[in-house]
Amino acid sequence: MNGSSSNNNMQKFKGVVPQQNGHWGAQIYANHQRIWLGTFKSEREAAMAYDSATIKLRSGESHRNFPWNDQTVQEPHFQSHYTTEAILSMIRDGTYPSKFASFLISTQTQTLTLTLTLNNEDHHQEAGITRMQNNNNNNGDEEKFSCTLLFQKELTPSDVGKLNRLVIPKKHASRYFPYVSGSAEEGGDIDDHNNYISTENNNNNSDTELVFYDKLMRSWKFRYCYWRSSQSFVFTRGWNRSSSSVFLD
DNA sequence: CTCTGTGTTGAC
DNA sequence: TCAACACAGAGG
Repeated sequence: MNGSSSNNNMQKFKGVVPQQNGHWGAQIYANHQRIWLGTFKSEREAAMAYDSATIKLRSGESHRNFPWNDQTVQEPHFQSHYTTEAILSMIRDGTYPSKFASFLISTQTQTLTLTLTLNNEDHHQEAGITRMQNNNNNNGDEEKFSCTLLFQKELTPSDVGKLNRLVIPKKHASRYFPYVSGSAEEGGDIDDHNNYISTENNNNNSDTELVFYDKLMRSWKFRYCYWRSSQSFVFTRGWNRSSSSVFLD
């Protein structure tokens, strides 16, 4: 009824302008001048480019497209190593996201990546956990990273159904994920525990929150716990958002 | 030819 | 400062 913005799903991002061919341009204004940040295939990418640029160009806080999260709070520190022109070049030539991701990986000890792949051939879905870590090479400035596939699991109907949970095979859960009460096999060596980025651990290890990142550094948080009734390790809270979405990596 | 990104204008 | 719009001209 009222003339409020009747635009359908149109999400208006700051500094993002539509392009004729369906792509999205990003621009930012600073000292009476428009600075073009490039064109992007998705609205979200363009909006992220604006957020990255506004860090350098606006010393003070500015309204961003996305609130600060576990990754972007470190972005000012990342940008402090570069000049404004260098940052803008990285944004424009598309290397900025990977450079920032490398920075995050090098400053933290390791990152877990959850990949959800759709295989159209036999209509079969699969979830995979990948660990990325930086190899401490004292050699040059070039930092090298290893990407290790920890395990994969073919998704069952209930994994993608309404139950909002993903069963982690016990073998992999005890090996790669932090200890949660119920995993009686304490004898196993879990030397990797507590190395996850932004793992919120309670004092009692009844459950924990694991954070994963996709290609666009969006965070995916899952409650990870042990279900005694079914004697299985599961991702619960957060999983329904994933199974109905598409991972980019 | 495709498509970027600049020129321009008028709102806030 | 901002986005909407048109289209020169950069680039394949």
